[in-house]
Amino acid sequence: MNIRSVAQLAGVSISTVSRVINSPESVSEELRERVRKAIEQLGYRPNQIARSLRTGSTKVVGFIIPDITNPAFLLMVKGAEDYLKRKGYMFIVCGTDHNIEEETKLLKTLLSQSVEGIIVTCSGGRNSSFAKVIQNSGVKMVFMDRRYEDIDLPYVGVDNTAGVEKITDFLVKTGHRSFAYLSGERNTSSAKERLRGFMKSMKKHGVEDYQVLYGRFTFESGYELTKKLKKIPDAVVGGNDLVALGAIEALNEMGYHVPDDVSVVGFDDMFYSKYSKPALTTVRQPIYEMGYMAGKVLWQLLSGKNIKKRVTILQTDIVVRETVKERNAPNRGFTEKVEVVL
Amino acid sequence: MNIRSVAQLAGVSISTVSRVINSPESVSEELRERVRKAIEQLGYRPNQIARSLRTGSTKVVGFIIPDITNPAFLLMVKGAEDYLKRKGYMFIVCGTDHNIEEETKLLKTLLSQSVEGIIVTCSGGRNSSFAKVIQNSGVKMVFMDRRYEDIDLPYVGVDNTAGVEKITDFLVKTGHRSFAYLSGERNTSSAKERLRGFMKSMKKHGVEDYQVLYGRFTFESGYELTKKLKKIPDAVVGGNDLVALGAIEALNEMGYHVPDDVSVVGFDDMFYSKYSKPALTTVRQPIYEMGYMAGKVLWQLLSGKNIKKRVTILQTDIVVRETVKERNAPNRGFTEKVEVVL
DNA sequence: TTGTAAGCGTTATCAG
DNA sequence: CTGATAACGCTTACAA
Repeated sequence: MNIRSVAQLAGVSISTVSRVINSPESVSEELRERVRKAIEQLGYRPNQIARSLRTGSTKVVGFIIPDITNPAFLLMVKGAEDYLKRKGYMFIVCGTDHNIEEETKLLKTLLSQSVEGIIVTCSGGRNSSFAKVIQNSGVKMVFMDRRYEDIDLPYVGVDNTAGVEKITDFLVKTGHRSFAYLSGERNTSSAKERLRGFMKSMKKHGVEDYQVLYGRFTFESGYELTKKLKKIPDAVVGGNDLVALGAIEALNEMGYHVPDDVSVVGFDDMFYSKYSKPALTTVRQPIYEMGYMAGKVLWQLLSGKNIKKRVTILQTDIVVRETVKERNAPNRGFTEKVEVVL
Repeated sequence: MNIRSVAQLAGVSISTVSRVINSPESVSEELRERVRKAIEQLGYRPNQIARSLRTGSTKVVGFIIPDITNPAFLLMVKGAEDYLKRKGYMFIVCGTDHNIEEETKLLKTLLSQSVEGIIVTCSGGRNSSFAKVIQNSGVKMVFMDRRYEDIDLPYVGVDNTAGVEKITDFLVKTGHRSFAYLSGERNTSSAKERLRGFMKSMKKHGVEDYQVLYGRFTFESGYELTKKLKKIPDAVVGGNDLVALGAIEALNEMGYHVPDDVSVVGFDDMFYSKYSKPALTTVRQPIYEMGYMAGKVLWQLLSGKNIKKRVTILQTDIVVRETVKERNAPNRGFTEKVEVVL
């Protein structure tokens, strides 16, 4: 059942059927009606594949994200979809499982599927074959949340540095004097930016009593890193909420009470953080909005407009809940800087 | 840059290039090498669109799920993808936002995108236009987790009834005498099946002191329904983990301690439940496995095999954590059955 | 306003 | 083993 059957049933040529579908106003009312009846009767739907082949426009955009199971990434995706679906686009979303090779492979697959645009949240700190693959492929691309710094593509992200700096400043202001920063994957752009924010705050306030530990962006990593702490500081800053929650768990096991003995903060304000006990003080990222913006930027690219702003940075908010307690801790005299890599 | 450019560069016909790609063994070693060099040199990748148009096989399967942001649905999707990607399939996943009309619309869109198969997790209890749309479309379909009972399609799900029955039995055995069941969307197949499990347990043990309240599958719903409870029972059974967690929050606010005053159980064993305070006792569903099975069933359909088992039901486990306390409560003499609809 | 026909990039059939 | 050519279903000049 194709355009030919419709034409036959309606007693017109296939071009007329095509016109009824694509520019009805250019067809006489009589034929238009006849064709519509035929379409209805047969339950005809145009074959998008053929259409794409002919027009060169697939109306499909692809997403590449590190983990298809992580709600934060999917909220971004939803933001972008909500913008782009009004423009008539369909979506293919692929997860790399944080694997660079998979990322390259998916990129190739999407390209041969002729997607018109791709929104990428990077899986690693570098991907050496990335540039080569997209080179003169004609796809429009945007980085979302994370980017490869050596690749010049529009980027929509969040001010990670300012976010962590802000919440660390808040800790200093509320009387904390010693700190530990629990980082996520140290090669990712977001981990680097966040750590930078922490360091800026330390410098700015002349704090020397801090530790930096590297692990992953997971609950388990937060838990393990905390157990490796050389001493328990006044405040623990998690690379994200999961890490912070893991830290709280470890702290509890070690007999420390949060926030009475130690304050803990995170980054993300993920769905569950407000329900955790005690509710987590953290940095809220405009995740959905970030995706929405990325969708918008891609749309501009897609419609041939010039992008004036190659980089769009969204700001964050501190959300104060129950894991930070105002204190006036004595300096415990720990000034050594430590790095532990998990 | 297409198959023609490759042919030209290699000095062969386009059929030879096509053969090198699709059945290399049928081409002489010499030409094969020449063509491969040319492909390499140009960075050529076959146009899937054209290929699909010609062969009629797109190698794409679609997913329709109620909420693209819910990790549980995405874990199912991942299960199915993990199975199907080894067979060379790509994926389009669409979320309906629990909206039936959107569901129908997406179905149509997927069909005109010529996906070969669709895995559906239903958004409602009924969708009147569903059957009409897929009628003689030729797509292979499978229901996953939830189904429309009036539509005869293969179904892969979980034994909701047995799961809730099991955990309610457990509550009875541990000395609980009065109960409240907090249901999710009452028209969905899973909500119905779960409630049935609760009722079976009540009947079986001759318990008459129970309340059933209807709301949604959300934290907020659990919270609100709990506040509407006519009396506080020994145990609250949540329609899922979110509902249970909401119930705990409300209970705490109302001055009851879980599990000392009231026991609470959920259903799902979602990611966060093990970290909640106190850690939630719940029913573990084999979510990933369910998706994997659905992928397998769809694959059988796709490869033209006969499906012997139209219905595949996976079993659940109870996971006992900290929200249930063994007790020997006196019957508080509440025998009235109440229904509250949110 | 309508129809004819070319062509999008492949694969498949058929000769050679 | 290789090449010419038709066809997949559609859109779009161009002609009528």
